[in-house]
Formats: sequence, C-alpha cells, structure tokens
Amino acid sequence: MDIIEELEWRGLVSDCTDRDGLAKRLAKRSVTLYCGFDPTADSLHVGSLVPLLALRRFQQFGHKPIIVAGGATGSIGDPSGKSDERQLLSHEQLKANIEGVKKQLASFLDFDSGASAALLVDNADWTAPLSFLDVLRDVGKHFKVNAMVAKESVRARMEDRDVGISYTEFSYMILQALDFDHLYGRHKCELQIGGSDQWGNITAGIDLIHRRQNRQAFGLTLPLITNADGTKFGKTEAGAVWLDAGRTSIYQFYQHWVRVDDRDVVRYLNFFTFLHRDEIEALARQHAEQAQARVAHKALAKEVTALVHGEAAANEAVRASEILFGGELDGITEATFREIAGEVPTHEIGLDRFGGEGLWLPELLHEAGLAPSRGQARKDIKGGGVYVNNRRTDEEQHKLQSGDLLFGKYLLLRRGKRNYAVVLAK
RNA sequence: GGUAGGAUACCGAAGCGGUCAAACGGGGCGGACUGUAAAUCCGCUGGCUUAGCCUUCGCAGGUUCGAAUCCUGCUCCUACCA
Repeated sequence: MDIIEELEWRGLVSDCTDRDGLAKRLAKRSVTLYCGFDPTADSLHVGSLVPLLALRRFQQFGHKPIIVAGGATGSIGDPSGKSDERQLLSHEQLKANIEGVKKQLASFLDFDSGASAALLVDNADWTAPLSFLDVLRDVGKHFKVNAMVAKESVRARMEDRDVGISYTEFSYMILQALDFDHLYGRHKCELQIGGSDQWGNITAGIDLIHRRQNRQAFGLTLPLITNADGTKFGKTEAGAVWLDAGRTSIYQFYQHWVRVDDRDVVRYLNFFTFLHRDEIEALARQHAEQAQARVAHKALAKEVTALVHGEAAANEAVRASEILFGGELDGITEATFREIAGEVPTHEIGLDRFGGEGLWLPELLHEAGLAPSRGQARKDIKGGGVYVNNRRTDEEQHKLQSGDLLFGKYLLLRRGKRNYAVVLAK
C-alpha cells in the first residue's frame, strides 16, 4: 500500500490534482511536501490536527514534510471559507501567536531522521524582504484577475455586496502561491496539502510554479471534518478544543473525544490516529456489537490524547475518568484522589468557612465555578443535578461542614453528568 | 436630504396602558431512559437564602395611580424616494 492508498482508505483525500501522476511520482522516490499553518491564535486547535497528522503520515512513508508557519500569510488573513472580512492581528499578537504555534507544530514530526527529516520554516522569512514593486512585476504578472475572481473564496465574498472583500484579503492567494513557488525553487517541494477550503490557494501555487519555473507540482486536499449532528467539529459550547493544555486541560481534551457521537467514532479513528486498518476494523466491530462498552471511544480518546500530550498524561486522564465516572468514592485513597484533583478545576477556600452552621451549598457551587449564580445553583440542586463527593444532594439548604471533607480538606462537587470541581479547604 | 417601518432576554420572534420577568420557537442547562452517544419525554432558562423583593424591553426625558406598550428628543438599522 502506498501513501495515497493509505490516505484514501482513511477517507482523508478530498481532492487531488493528477492523482495517478502524483501516485507515480510518490512511488518513484521521496517527495518533499508542505502544508501551511496560519497563526490565528497562540495555540492550534483540534482542527489543525488533520493536516498535521497527514504530514506525519507522509513522513512515515519516507517523504519529507515542510511545515510553513504563516508569519506572512497570517498577517493578511485568508478569505477562504470566511464570510466576513477579518480583523488584522497586531504585530505583537502575531509574534506571540507564532511563538506558541511553532512549538506545537514541531512536536508532531521527526526533525532528524536523515533524508526525510522535517523542516519548519516561516514564510515571513522570504516574503518580508520583497518590495511591493518586485511582487507586482515578478509575480503579479502571472495572475489574471479574471481567474482570481473566479475562485470560490473570492467569488463568495464578491457576491455578498454587503460584506465585500478587501484588496488585502483578495491578495492572499498570491502570497500563498508565492510560498509554494519559493519552496519548489528552494527545496524542490512538489506537493502542497491542506484542507479542502485551500484548493483554490493550492492550485494558484501550482499555476505559478508552472508559469515561472515551467515545472509540474501537485496538490492534495483533506476533507473538512464534520460532526454527524451538524455542529462544527472541534467546537464546544465553551469554544474551540485547543491543543494547548493551558487552554483545554488534558482531562477535558480526553473527555472531548470520549464523548464523540457514535456515528463519528470510526471515522475519527481513521482521521486522528495511527492505528492500523485491522485494528480500526476490530474496534469498529466491537462498537457495532457492544456500543455501550464504548471501546472505540476510549481507544480514540486515549490515542489522540497520547499523540498530543504524551503517553503519561493520557494515562492520567484515563485514570481520572475511570474514577470520576466509576460511581461513589467509598474506599478511595488520598493518593488516588489527588490524581483526580490534578485533572479537574480546583478551587481553594478557607477551612474556617466550614465552621459553625457550615457553608451553604449553592454558595460553594457558585464560588467553585459550577454555577453562574447562587440562584441557578439552587435550581440545579432542586432539579437533582448536584452531587457532593459523587453522592446526589437535592436539599437546597444543605450546609457543608468540616466533617464532609475528604481527608480533612477535599470536596468533590459535580453538576450534571460530567461537570466536576474540586474544593480544597485550607 | 425626504418618507415609511423597525430596535424586546443568548438568538429568532410575539406583546401595543394594568392580569408582563414578558407568549412561542431555537439554543443552553438539569432530570428520566440508556452507555459520559443519539433519539424521545419532563423541568429550568434576569438577580436575590424566592408565598416576596430588586433590576430589565435601543438611549434620555415626559404623561399616567400604573408604561415594553402613549408623547418628546437622540442614536443605530431597513425599505422606498431624491
């Protein structure tokens, strides 16, 4: 099986220029390929995982991946798939974002494995020195506005007269094409991959290489990931699921995958893990027969968490999840409880507040961040959705005293099925 | 610049002097059933230690015992005319 077939069975090929030509080229010898990542935030989110892992898949097959951090393109803003003109990032913001993103990007590929060692570059390096006049003369001449206007990303915005598109965003594809052209010349990079919304930008690059260097380059796009229920992939009510543990805790990250819709789990195993075909098929079978065991979900969550945060961290997330969703806490040891405490938002509170009459539960829920107001906390309690130390407590006047503390200092609060907070009394 | 219409809670949208913390739908949250899934059903969805009280219906004033509802001015949108 070659890399194209590998990607195809996983459902990772959305579109491809000259599939057979590319397959032949990939079979002949190592190909250098690239994918760009624009630093729109100081962390990547799970959406970036698909192209990132695709680069790694190519590397596994002996090809050489280049990651392009979009210091230049990120300062412009890609109109693809965006219905509104975007706010430009400040230079400081952009700089901070690039720093954060570069670190994450670097952890997914092998940077010292000889011929197929990965490369991480920043397109600002070759774009910044160019003068406006040079670009107009040397690059602009190769672009027909007619063709640019016809691209989906531009056309969509032109048709919406209220929104329109700025000259800045309109020029985005030129910058990205320039990247491809540069990488072809400098690194013999023959293939660009990206999300399916990148098709227009990728083909713009292929055309430019053809015109300026008279060479053939290839493009391959990955599918847009969709959730079965029609919601946006990688977004929760709380926002995006980030790769940065400071933004999305490892436990939350793991939980996000455990709770994936049944209909999505096998596809996601294909998309987001390196498990082999027979392993995934075995999981799919178990899932079909014994869905309630959620074997596939757990495998998915464990694999992806390990990929992003490392094996050890993933194991801790698994362990904490087992305890939290395992029922009452009877017989738990302090050491074990501390493991949970590390995974769940922890709130410190003065020990003295448990004295006297005790601390009113709604107040504590509110302070611990599990309820937006005390009134809401009361309603949640009345509705039977509040648990103290994993035991339901439906008395809204409930007061907590120091005797309720586990090991003299901990309290495990829970709202609903899966919202936990640890209270640490000091 | 003129004329007409509009601005209501997270979103959409009713209400057009009291019975309005404001119908209904969506979303969100909680519960039941399951499996930390989906579907379905039930409850909640301004704040407050809640038979009650307090703050909300673009903004600022006014009329009235009483205003989301009527009047005046302002701001912003939408349509038509210039």
